[in-house]
Amino acid sequence: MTDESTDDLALGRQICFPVYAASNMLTRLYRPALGPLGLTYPQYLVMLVLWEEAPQSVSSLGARLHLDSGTLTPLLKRLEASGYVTRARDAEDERRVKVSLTEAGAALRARAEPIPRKLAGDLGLSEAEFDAMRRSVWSLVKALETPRDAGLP
Amino acid sequence: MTDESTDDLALGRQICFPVYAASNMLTRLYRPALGPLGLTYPQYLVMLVLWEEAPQSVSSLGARLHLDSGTLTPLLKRLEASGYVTRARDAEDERRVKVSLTEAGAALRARAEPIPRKLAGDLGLSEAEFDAMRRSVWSLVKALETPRDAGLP
DNA sequence: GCGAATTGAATTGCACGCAATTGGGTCCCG
DNA sequence: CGGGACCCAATTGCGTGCAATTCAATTCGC
Repeated sequence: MTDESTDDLALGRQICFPVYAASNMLTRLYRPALGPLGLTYPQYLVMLVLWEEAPQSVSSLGARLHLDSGTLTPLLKRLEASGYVTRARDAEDERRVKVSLTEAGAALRARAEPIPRKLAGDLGLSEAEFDAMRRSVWSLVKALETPRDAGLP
Repeated sequence: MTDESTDDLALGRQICFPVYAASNMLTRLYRPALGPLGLTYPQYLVMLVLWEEAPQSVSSLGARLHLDSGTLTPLLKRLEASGYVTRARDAEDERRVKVSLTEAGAALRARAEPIPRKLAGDLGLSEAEFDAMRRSVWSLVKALETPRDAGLP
């Protein structure tokens, strides 16, 4: 019915769909590795950010991950319930909430360390292919960070 | 604290994260365009598949979009409530549910037609960059479709 | 300084995603 | 042809995502 090579609405011509599908598939791929650590995939991403720098405010986590407080607040409460982080109002500015790593949260890093290499291997890509793909997807994020909604000057 | 260039857990070295971030950002990008049509982004993807071929079973939609019935059933009920599809048991095999386009669902295609080109333009990428990126992300999906869970010889 | 605008997090409501389970329908094998 | 294995959709429960709203804390304007 539709012509794959010319129809703008063909699923195979979209860029949004493969990104969406790959995101879901990666979440599924990570689940078995993260389950034993007591983390979901978004929680794992939050921990990656905290392992780079802690404590951090909710909003700085959100800026890094492109998530807002509506998503992060309940997620951080679960991480707190799991014993990996603590949440406390910042004495300097009572509006902010500082998210800190607990001992267990910091220790978890060692158990997470082998995950990226192992799962990257599961993709069956060469080092070069992997790097090219990573660069490509990051540049898509960059493009999406620069809104062109209203048209430039 | 962490060294961006050598630490496997650095956010900037992941491939999973930019895919995740881009997926969320694309959903946000599409929202203003899809809202007037009464569609969410996942509903739009279902409509793309149905515009290529209808009717289809729930499972064939799921195979195409990498989604299962737990996600699709309530989504399709909402599309049905919106008047864009109908759901009916297949007389040939009562286990299957055939999802068909209504008149309104088929007509919606015309209103959706300008969306891909418009939003692709919002990315501010050249045709060549866009094509390279699309190819790259599709090949990631391909890699993810080939499970290597158990380790090869 | 003092009220208004702004900011930061939390809350609410809705729509996914998916594992796990349920239950009816079909196929297969003896 | 009878029963068990398998298949398909629906349901349940939980954890995101996000718009919209709320509320407290801070900053800005004058």
